[in-house]
Amino acid sequence: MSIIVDNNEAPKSLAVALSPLPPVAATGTRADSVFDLLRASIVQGELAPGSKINEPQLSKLYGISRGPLREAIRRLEGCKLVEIKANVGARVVELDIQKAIEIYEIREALEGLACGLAAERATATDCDQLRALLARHEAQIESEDGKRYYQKEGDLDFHYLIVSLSGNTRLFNLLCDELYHLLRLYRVQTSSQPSRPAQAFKEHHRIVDAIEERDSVLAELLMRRHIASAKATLLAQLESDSEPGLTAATPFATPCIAPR
Amino acid sequence: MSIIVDNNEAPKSLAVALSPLPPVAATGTRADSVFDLLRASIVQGELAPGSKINEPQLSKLYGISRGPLREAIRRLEGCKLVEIKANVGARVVELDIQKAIEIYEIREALEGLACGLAAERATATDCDQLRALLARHEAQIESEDGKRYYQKEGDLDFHYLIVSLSGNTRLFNLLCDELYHLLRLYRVQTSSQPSRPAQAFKEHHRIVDAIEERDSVLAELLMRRHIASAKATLLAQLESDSEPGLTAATPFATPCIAPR
DNA sequence: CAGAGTCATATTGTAGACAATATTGTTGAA
DNA sequence: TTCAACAATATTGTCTACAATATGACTCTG
Repeated sequence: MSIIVDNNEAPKSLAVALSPLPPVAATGTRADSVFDLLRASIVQGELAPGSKINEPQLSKLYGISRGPLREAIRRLEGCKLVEIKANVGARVVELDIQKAIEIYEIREALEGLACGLAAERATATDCDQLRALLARHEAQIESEDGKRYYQKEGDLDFHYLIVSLSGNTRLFNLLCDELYHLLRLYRVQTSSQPSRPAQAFKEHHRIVDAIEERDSVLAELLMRRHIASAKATLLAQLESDSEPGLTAATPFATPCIAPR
Repeated sequence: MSIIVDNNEAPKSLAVALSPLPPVAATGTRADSVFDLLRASIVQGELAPGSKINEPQLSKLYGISRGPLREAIRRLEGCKLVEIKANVGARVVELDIQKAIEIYEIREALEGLACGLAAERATATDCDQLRALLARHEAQIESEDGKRYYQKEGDLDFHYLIVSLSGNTRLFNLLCDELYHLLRLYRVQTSSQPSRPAQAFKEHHRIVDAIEERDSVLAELLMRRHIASAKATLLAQLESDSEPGLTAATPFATPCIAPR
């Protein structure tokens, strides 16, 4: 019943079945629903990086016409999840190592800001929430297969909460609606392992300490370091992956600066 | 020959003539052209903040159908220049004081990052460019009516150059393609005066000094301070404007957290 | 055999018409 | 007079069809 979508040309194409339709689509327009579906498909890797977004194909798959589909694609472009060339079409982004570095640089600055603001504004209740979240994470780390969970999603929970405590709505949108999706995509593309969960957990604790003490400067510093460490780990892993001689198809392709 | 567009309802509406059409539209799709035109109209205040984006009206004005127009509007939404509610339509954003603060907080973090990176990466030629730009600005400050120019556009020239020297493409897009347009819009909405040009000029010089000395930490610090000062000046001006008792229609309206 | 040119095909861009929803104005009753 | 329900209108959301462009295959020539 599911339709195979293999709109690719390079050997990297791994055919993938996309979830076929909004169950009942809930509220909002079709364009909104399809936007959500497409974003999920891209972020989860169902739509291969670099693969072409074929409008007739997708519109048939989702059972909608090309109009709303195109609007959804324009919004994906705004999230930097696809790149559009006029008269040629849209392709799912391929995150090379350069782009990853750029994203982490930005993330470091913005989450540092968020963490500093959170330290200024967090209430006692907020801090309790943070502690509770950390406790849950600790439990998951101790259970063996929790390790995967922690780095993959639970880690982002923590960052989501901090950013929301910053009280800066635009910052929240920027990080949670855009950058984090790219991070997820990146993790899928590189199939990055759950690295250093114990270390990350310690760092999280120190960050919460700083927030509780209303030490915004320290909170910002610790968060920036925390993310810098994650970046370093990722890059080290990448280099060790690619040096041994092009093992698995490296996910880093063309430098690709979109002209539009 | 120009068509009057007054698609508003509140007393704040000041009727405005929009530039009617792409001259020859150059390259790219109609949606791209209209996107550029609409963005310019919004940023320059020709399309009043809070005014409704009427699709049939605009499509007639620009001589295109609603399809490409809607795609352009979706991209504007991505830039946060309009807010869309399903089945209701798009409106030009109204920047309240809260939003301005949020933007400046983000800008401080991101331009601080950019400036630090620029200090690490700028070549001697790059530094020459910066000095040349400052020299031009100095000349313009000395000529009396240059003061307006400096704060309004010349100031952004400097920041553009720094950001481009950072070498971080995504950061450049984020700041120059999105945030700076919002800043411009904000300046128009508040009709902000060219504040403290001499002081800003000094700060620019010190920033270039730091970049030339490859002192990335200092460069970041100085840039963050520079923007924090600009924010403080703006906020002070705003408070003194709004306190005397609702003089001119205050541009700050509803808090407005868009749900989508 | 290599390469350039040409043609057929597929895909994107655009237009116009219709359906669904929200908004506005009117009418009626309390 | 005020409020609520309803009807008329306008606007948004969507679909289908067509035009413009790019892509790929084929042929022809050197």
